[in-house]
Parts: sequence; structure tokens; C-alpha cells
Amino acid sequence: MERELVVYNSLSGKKEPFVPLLQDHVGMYVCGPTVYSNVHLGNCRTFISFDLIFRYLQHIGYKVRYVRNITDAGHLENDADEGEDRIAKKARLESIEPMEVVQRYTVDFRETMAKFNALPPSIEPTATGHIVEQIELIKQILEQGYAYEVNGSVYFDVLRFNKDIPYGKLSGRNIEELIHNSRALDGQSDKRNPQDFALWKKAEPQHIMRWPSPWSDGFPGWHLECTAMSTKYLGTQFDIHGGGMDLKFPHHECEIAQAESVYKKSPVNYWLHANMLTLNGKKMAKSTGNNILPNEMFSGKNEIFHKSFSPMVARFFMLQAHYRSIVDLSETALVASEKGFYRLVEGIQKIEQLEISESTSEFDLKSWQNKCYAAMNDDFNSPVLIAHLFDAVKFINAVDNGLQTVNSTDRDQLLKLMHGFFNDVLGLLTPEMNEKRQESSQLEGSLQLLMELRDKARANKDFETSDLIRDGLQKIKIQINDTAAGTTFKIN
RNA sequence: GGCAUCGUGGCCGAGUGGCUAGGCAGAGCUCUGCAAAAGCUUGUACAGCGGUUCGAAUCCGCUCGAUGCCUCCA
Repeated sequence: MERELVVYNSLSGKKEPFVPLLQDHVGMYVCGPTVYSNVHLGNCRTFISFDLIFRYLQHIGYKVRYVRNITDAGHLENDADEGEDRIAKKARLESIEPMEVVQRYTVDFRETMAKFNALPPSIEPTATGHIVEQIELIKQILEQGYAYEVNGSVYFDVLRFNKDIPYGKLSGRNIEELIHNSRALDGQSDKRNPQDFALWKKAEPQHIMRWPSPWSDGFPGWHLECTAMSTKYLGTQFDIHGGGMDLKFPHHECEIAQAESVYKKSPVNYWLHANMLTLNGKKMAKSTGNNILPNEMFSGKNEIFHKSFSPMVARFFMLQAHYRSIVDLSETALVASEKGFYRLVEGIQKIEQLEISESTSEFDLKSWQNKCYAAMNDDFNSPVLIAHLFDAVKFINAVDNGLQTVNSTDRDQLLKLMHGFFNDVLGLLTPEMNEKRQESSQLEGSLQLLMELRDKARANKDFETSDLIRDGLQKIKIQINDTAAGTTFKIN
């Protein structure tokens, strides 16, 4: 059941059996965020997708080194390689140090990912922490003859590179196409060809973010940092490189070119791309304003939704779609996921209290388990895994209602498996539904008293009073449940 | 304009050349003083038009539509 993993490799456009370079070890690099503003939900989806992949690889026994960078320099306004560094621009606008911008949004990013219960990567390197490595890499590319210097800036020579090693294999483009379809960009450029990209940019005199280099005081190009840091921590050839679909071209294509120009071999065996999260049918992006911040969704303070959604509900919603599918965020879809999520949670919480019987269970646990693993082994198909979890909940409810039976071995095993899939693999936390109750013993006591009063009224057939209590509590989001075993309440 | 991806029942969303996920909503039922909650039962959909095939929603072609990339973007 394990280690039969098949992954979709963007490089080949096919699903391929996953075989790491080193048995039992996986090296995985994922392009992280540019920390110039709050991370938005679209960004989060990518990192949640790779969190699922990271978790599953570990779950099936791989020792994974997961490297995800923080881009804190070098990301220009546009790819004419002319604009201002994004961090520097933000700093200028807010009259603060660039590193304050970086710090603020790095903290925001980490806090947000923690709310989504995304595991921290093994290494989280920053671009500014690896200037030396990047300068070294530029030197090597220059030595190989695939880059040129102009006025203190260094550019990668795509046409020259393409003569020796084909450029565009990841995105399925060829140079002729790119040349013919390049849009004319305003402004003069030092570049020989529009396809070339910056490895090092000379800083203007007023530019704060600058480091010395053999060519000028300046800063590194965006594509370079990922090559420098991935090879530093994972080697010149590693297993998985991930990122958002939108980075496939040009960013990842450029990474391949940079690495191949020096190391003469394909840097990455499996390229994995997570698809976009859309809002109102359009891609979410900071630059277009079509976005919603995680905290705006958690708090409900936004113009888009009428209610709030918790991080776990949002995570569950995302995992109900496959990571390679586009998902459109909408209130109706989130509400549906929210209900389904709580159905699962409540099912799992019932397992321990299930009555056991001696007879064999009317549920083939082993084959169910195999189906769950088969789903995840098929390119991390979390929606199918979730469907299987719902099947298990149906069985749990059937036992709970006395319609089916479970023996103690199976019950324990089911509990273990459900926690394994729900908590460990999907990374979903079980909300402590009773926690709020325990938080306030006074509230608890008062409510208990109300329950007793209501029970008394009901016993006396004084339904006017009992309904008064019920409806009153309903208004403040306290749900009364009359069950055969007695009345309970749930604070929503 | 070029290159991709996609188009599934009321909604979301898997999957697949014949055995036709799952969730939400809706309907019916159980429970209940009535409700609510919870549980159970219930759904033959796959853009359009051709073609291949014993058989296609799944493969091929075309048309229409959507989205992404081609400029920074997860």
C-alpha cells in the first residue's frame, strides 16, 4: 500500500512512479512568498497543497528535507527587469526600512501558515542571506559564457544558452515562439534580447537595498535565488521542485536554464505545480486587487462573504479539490465544506464511544485502508481520500445507531487510521467543540440550570416556558438537542 | 495573436473506454410535545457537433465557452 506513489510531473506532462534519488530520502524545494505585503488566500493554497505533499511523503516513511525560501529582495516590479525592487518600493511608500517590510510580512506569513496548520519547512532560507552564493553562481554562469555584463548589471543570455541546451522544455515553449510573441516593452533596456533575464541588477544611487559585487553595488535577480538556495541545500540534482502554476514560466524555466548552464544536468526530477485559487472566477492576485486575506476570512470582516470561515474549514475546502485543479472560492461552496467538515469531525469523535461487539465488524477495514492509500498514492488525491473518510463516518454512525457492529480491534484500528489520515496526512485539526464549554464553568453551570428548568417545564407540559428557553438560547447561538438520553446543548 | 489547461447533476467537486466518488442543497423517513439537531434513504450528470469502437461522458477532430501563461504574481 505504501511506496506506490505516482506523481504528475509537469516536465513530462504525465503521471510517473515516484523514485527518489536516495532511497528513503526526499529533497523538495518550493518557491515561497515575496514578503512585501500580507499573504493572500491564493498564496496559501499553494503552500497548503505542498504541505499535504510534505505530510504524505513523511507519512509513508520518507525523510524529507523541505526547503521553502522567503523572497526578501530581487523581485522587480515587472519583468522588463527595469522596475523597482518590490520590497524597496513598499519601504519607500511606508517610509520604513526595507527589512522592516520583510520582517512584518514574514511574520504575517508564518503566523498565517500556522493557523492553517501547515508544517514549517525544514529550511526556510532568505534571498538576502544568500547573496554570496548568488554572486558565486553568477560568476560560474559568466564563466560558461551564458551571461553578459552591461553597465554593472548581468543578464542571462537565453539565445546563447539555447544553442547548446534547449530552453523552454518545462513550459513547452520554444525560442522562436518567444521571440515572435514578445511584446514591445517601453523603456530602454540593457538586455540584448527581450528573453534575457537579470542575474544581477545595478542599484540606482538612491536604492537602499544593495550589496557589493564584482559588477556593481546592486541586488540579485529573482530567478537566481531559487537556484542558489535549492542547490545549496538539496544538491545540484534533487527530487521535487514545486510552486504555483503561474511560476512555471518564466521563473521555473529560468531556474532550469541557470542550473543547466553550470551543472550540465537537469536540476529537478519531478516538477510539481499547484493550481490557482480563483475568486469570482478570476485568479487571486495582489497586483489586481482581486483577493481576500486569510484574516479577513477568519474574522468575517470582508466585503465578499456574509460569514466567517475558520482556517480548518478553509483548508478542508481546498483539500476537497485536487491540487492540480483550479478552485473557485465562493460562499456556497465554503458553507457546504463547513458542514461536511463538521460531519467528519463529529464522526471521528464518536469512534471512542462506540459500543463494541464480539462478532466480526461489518466493515472491511483493510480494504478501506488500502483504498485510502491508493487515493493518496495517485498523485496526492485528497478529494478521493476525503470521500473514503465519509464512507467510514457512515459506518461509524451505523454502529452508533445500532445498525452495524464493530469489534474492539477494528474500532481501535479505525480510530488510529482516521487520526492518521485526518490529522496527520490532511493536516486537519479537530476543533475542540466542547472546549468552549469547558472554558467557562460559570456559563456551563448556568446552562445546566436552564436545562433542568426546561426539563421540568417539559415534564409539566409547560411548553410555553420550555420553548421560551429554547428559542432564547437559539438566538445567542446555543443549540438545544433533545435526545432520547436527555437534553444537551452545543455552543456554536 | 501564440502556447497550455479545462468545460461533469440545483451548487461544489473526484473519476473513468463498459462495474456509473463524495460533500452541500432538495425530497421522504426515524426520533420528538412541537421544533431544531442528529441519523437513515433517495440523485444515471458529464458543453455542442462529427468520428473511432460491440460500447464513449471518458479516445480523435472541429465548434463554442472559461481560465492560466506569454509582463510581476502562489
